[in-house]
Amino acid sequence: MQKKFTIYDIAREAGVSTATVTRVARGDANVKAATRERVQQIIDAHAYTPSASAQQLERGHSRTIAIVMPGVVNPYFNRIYNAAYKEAEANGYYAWLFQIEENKPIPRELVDELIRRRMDGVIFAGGIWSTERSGLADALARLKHYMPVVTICPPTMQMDCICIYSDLVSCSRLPVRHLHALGHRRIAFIGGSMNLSDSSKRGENFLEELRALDLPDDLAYHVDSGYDAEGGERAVLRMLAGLDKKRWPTALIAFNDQVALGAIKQLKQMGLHLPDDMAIIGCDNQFFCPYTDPPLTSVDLHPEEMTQSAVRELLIARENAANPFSMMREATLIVRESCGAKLGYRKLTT
Amino acid sequence: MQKKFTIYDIAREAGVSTATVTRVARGDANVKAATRERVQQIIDAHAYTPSASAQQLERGHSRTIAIVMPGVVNPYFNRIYNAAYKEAEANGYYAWLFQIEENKPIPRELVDELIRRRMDGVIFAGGIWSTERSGLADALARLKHYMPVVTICPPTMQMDCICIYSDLVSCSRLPVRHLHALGHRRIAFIGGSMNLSDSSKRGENFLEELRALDLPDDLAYHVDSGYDAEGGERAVLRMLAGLDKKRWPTALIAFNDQVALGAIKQLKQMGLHLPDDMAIIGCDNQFFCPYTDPPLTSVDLHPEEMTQSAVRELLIARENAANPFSMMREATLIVRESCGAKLGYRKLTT
DNA sequence: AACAAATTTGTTATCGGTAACATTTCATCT
DNA sequence: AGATGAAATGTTACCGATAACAAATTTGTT
Repeated sequence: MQKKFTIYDIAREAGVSTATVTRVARGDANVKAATRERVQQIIDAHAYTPSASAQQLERGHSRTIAIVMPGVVNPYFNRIYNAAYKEAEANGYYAWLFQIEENKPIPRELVDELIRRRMDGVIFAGGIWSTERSGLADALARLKHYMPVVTICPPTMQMDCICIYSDLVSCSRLPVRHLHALGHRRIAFIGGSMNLSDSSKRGENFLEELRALDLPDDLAYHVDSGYDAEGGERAVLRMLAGLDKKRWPTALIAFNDQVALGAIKQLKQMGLHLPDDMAIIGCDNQFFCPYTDPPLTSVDLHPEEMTQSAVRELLIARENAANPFSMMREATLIVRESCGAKLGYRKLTT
Repeated sequence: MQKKFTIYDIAREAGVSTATVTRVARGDANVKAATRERVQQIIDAHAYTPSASAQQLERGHSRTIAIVMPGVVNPYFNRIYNAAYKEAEANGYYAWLFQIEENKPIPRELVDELIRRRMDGVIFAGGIWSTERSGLADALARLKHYMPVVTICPPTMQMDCICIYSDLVSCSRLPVRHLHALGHRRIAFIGGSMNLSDSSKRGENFLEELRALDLPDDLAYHVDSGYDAEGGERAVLRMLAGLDKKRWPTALIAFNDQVALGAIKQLKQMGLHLPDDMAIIGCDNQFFCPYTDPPLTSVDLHPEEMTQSAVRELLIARENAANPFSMMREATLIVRESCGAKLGYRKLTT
């Protein structure tokens, strides 16, 4: 590994002071053209790049924002990450992803690390299921002393920071109403975690929507699944096995598209024909939705737009700390053919 | 934003020198128990965390490795990223993803940034299609002066660094042989970019495999597609439209699983029945493969394993710079039902 | 008690760059 | 020519932590 050139090396070789080198390197105007050229040449010749740590140390910030999320495997988080990276880049910042584990408390060391590294801001993103047990509130409380924080998740608690989140009411309402309008009465929900103390908001909302339309809110129509396709398979199997065929639901709302994917497979394996025997709606409008068979109707939570706002608000908050506020983004139903509504691409909004 | 506590603040308050504070903070043994306790208490009380920039400046490194890739949307890269993050973490490092654009030269500023930030190593990952036009060689040449570099991509050029890559021969051979064994003779390849100067190695290998088995290597059986599902749809349409029905291939090998996904949709739309009328094989063994209809046989390139090795070699190279070497990982065929071989989960290796 | 040895603690230069301030250079004007 | 002010350049303290080295304190020994 070659020793890096420092500003002193350049200064010595150019026969100027380090101040002049800085001026040239940073494009300051107050340098004679001849000097500038000479210094620049030496900078180029040695490919000198000022050390970020030295700059950070002096300036106290890093032009970097952190994104703290449970990884990018889940396409929903993948989209959030991507949008954050792009928006940060567009504003001259770098985005850095730090992974946390779902359902586990946010490690103290991670919070320390973010402070240590002088992050210019943090975005937390998570599903409802991950905000309550995660000790998010504690982590935020500490972080907020040092940097602006924006969360992308339902504000189920006193987070007291800027919070941008999906409207989980419309997220339940849209699919339920859509199915209701198509004549369905027995509608089931696959996913969430009804039995956990941090019971899924999604599940509750779903039941409320059913009641509002006088539809049966039978508990048998609500089974847990994980958040992946395999969970969807198991959930369908479990639900239908426990029900007399006459009481089978005619429509399924899945927690997300992966769960729907598994459900579809299981339903087909049981000999059902989709969408005639069973309608199904997913969530997240993932890339594969148009390619399932039948193409999957899905709720789009618009993670990209929310993330874009999140990054922007974060950067604004750096400038002039405003009071925390919340912002809710309505969901959109992307209608495909998995409910029998072969209307092409009609969008419903609430 | 609250002013951060520095080592001087702690030292003053504890009535000791900064050296002692450092000793306590870093767990140095040579401190009297009483002193240690008193200092530690003050450290805890103020939640003092040493500034990473100051440490980096002094130490000259950052305990961070960079991963440079075209994003994490593509599940293949997603898996690489994930594996890298995990492996780095397991070794006490942080991983930081920097995105580059496919088919564009690696920006000079990015390389500078990696040097500036004193990355402890870089991993480059890309498909064959991205290594040649990217100016990777130039970027590597510059970076190699400053930090160890490992690439995860086929060594098509004189990269002269540690290079871990998938065996693209087995990647073509496995599906071709599998289909041949099932009696297929007219086998087509969807994807790659036959016409570009950096013609896809995958395409070439595919043709070679066909010839080796005396199968027709008709150019009509090789059409470009993008790298996504939509490209797959278009590719199938274009290929079949240009062929007399009698000359239609009986099997398709797709560049990746997304392309296969699109192809499946298009084939079904044309009234074909899978796998009877057309067998299809994807690549990357993505999470949705078991859930397509029929479940998609796919080639697994084992990105996780390759990445794990990449990170390890990177960290070893930091210690004692070894000579560059290459390491090839064989692919594996994951047999599902999209070729009619309903054998459950038989694996073929070369 | 006196001294050596071991332990604990403090002093200070350093990492690389920045910016406020001081100084020098140079052109302009009377 | 000498004064004036603007432009160019240099000097230096500082950002926060570290480690080599020096100094002080404690402990042990006779």
